[in-house]
Amino acid sequence: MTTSIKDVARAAGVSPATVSRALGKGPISEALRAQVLEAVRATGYRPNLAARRLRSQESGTIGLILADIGNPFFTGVARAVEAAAYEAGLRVLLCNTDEDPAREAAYLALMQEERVTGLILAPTRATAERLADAAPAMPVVLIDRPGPPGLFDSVLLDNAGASATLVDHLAAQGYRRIAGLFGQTSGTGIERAEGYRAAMARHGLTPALRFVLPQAEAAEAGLAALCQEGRPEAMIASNSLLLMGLLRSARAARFRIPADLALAGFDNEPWTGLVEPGITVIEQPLEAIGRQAMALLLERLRTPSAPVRKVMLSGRAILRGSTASARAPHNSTKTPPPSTFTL
Amino acid sequence: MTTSIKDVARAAGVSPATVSRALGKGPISEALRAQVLEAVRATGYRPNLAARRLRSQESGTIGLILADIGNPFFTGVARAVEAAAYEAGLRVLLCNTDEDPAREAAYLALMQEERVTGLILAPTRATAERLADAAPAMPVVLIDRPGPPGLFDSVLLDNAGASATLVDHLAAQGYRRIAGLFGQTSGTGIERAEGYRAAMARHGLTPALRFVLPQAEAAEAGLAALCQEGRPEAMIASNSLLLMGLLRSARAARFRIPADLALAGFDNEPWTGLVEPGITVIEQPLEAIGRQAMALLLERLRTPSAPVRKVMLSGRAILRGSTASARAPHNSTKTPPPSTFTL
DNA sequence: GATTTGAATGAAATCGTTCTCACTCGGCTT
DNA sequence: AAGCCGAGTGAGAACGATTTCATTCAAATC
Repeated sequence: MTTSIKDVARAAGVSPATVSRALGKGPISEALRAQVLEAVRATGYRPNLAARRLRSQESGTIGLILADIGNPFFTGVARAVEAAAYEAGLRVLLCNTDEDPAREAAYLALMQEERVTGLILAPTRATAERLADAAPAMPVVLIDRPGPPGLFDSVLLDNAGASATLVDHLAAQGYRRIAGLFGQTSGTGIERAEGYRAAMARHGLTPALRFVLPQAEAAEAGLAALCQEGRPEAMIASNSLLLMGLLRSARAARFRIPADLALAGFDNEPWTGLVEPGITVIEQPLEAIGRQAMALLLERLRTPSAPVRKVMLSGRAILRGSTASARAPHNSTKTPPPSTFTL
Repeated sequence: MTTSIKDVARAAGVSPATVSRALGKGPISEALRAQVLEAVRATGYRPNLAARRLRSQESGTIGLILADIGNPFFTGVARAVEAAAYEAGLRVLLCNTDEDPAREAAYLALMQEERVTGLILAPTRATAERLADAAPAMPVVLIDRPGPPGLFDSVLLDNAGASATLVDHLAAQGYRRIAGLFGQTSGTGIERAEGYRAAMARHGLTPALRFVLPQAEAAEAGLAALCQEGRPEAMIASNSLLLMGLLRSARAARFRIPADLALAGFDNEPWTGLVEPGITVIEQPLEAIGRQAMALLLERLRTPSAPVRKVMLSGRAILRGSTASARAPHNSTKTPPPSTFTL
């Protein structure tokens, strides 16, 4: 039995309404406010959020449904969302789906039951499609992954542009047989694959690509399959797990990097700069993505009827030794200092 | 205006009580249950969790307060906790404090207001001390970091033993000037430092250690400070961020590893096996820690008066090239296949 | 056939807040 | 001096579910 507002009211010798006013907003004399605050301290009273939410009909909470809490991309975004939410006086309910559409559905239902104010979501392809028919009752902002066109506000990386940058860079370095490994569960993988295809075509090169589960283990099989079609000179991975899998497989096969196989991918995770040679990657603006998503959500709450907005953010290419020139093979294993440029 | 249980009742031609019974447990005829379920589907009704919690006086939720969501150790534990909670029919409210005692306090207050059923907490030293006086109203299980002795159930790594293992290993490899860098915000850093001190003493070696903020940048200054006292032959870092900082600093100073400086640390993160040479680490049993914490919490809820339990789990040493023998300097840069053994 | 039993259902209380409404009581205006 | 106003306060309704209690009705018992 915890202490309720009535206990505080009794202790302070006032009515429950007065206690509520003292703690929240509302006209109250300074004397009584102090008296109530003292009673709160004395009783150790903590308001019951369930009751508050029920009565005031607002949760003060937004939902954040992510595909993989173990992926630094998502934890980075989550941090930014939480910071922005906190500044807006909102709490964040964080859920992790592990790319499982069933868990996504369960969490979407939960969000309805929690009556969250709004929702930020990184959907799998399966859920993204279902979203068109069964739209949640509250405003939704999609991040990282596209949804049904024109229905939801979204914050996305310029995936096609990012892929093109990598292809352009590899082509400029003299690579021609450039293969790609893309995640199959997310729309992001599709977009990056499309960008890759387009860029390859632009260079007059033949694309060679595979869609696989976004797991390091799947990369091994993907690499093997692509090698059967003729050994590639360079490879692009559409996320950091695949990239890591590629690196492991390449090492196991005793490929020298970049002499035997150049590597490039997405997400500037710490390890990509620590291995020898460093891996060329597209760095995503995690902080900006999270804050932009929160900003879109807040504006949508303010003006529900505003037109749907899609914000595309550019990544930043971080060039490292793993894509050093194929024409002038390096004779030192030292990684060159990384150079960066914006898309 | 969302649909409530009354709307469903009206649609099904029954009373709200019957709807409640159809959805939950309680005696109800199959015919009516089907009728109600149909009405639920038709109206798109989702129960209001705030109302349910208020009335039933239980949140069905446990709180999980972590120091750093960006640290793979904590995300690993969080996964396990969530999985175990799900199996027990509980939800998880995940909060990230970024090692900030003020945010910890705020989240502790929030947990009270949410009336969570129980709490799993990785406290900073500041909060761990305060916990003795201001104990939360619900059961608490501490993980990763010690609290006031004998007051709370806890799941900890055998930190002293793990440090000793590293020191023993380094000493066996012929290193004598072994320095240590430990995080200052957590009790874990203290325990690992104590284990290091004891092991050094046992080997008749002079300890040289620093406590720093658990950030990669702080490691640089720490290394410099320790080098001034005479250059160490080997270094131990008490967490992966510090370890990464050490590696960066060592490379910047052009130290060869392990010839100029051997390195060892905690947490078997992917990058520790990818860099050349691989880094020797203590791997923590993330899954076991999370599940054990959840198990302790559930038992505490069942029998509140049971004696306080402290579970210590052993880590597993993963030996890699970064601690190769100092006596027989390796002439190949290839990492030896990692060997592992349990403490 | 009357009475007991028990399952199925509905009416209404309840959880802890917030908020509307009515009321009181000084200080102003005219 | 009578009326008005506005600030401060309390009484009580309401939020949406669960749960207790009473009621109904059919089957089972004697």
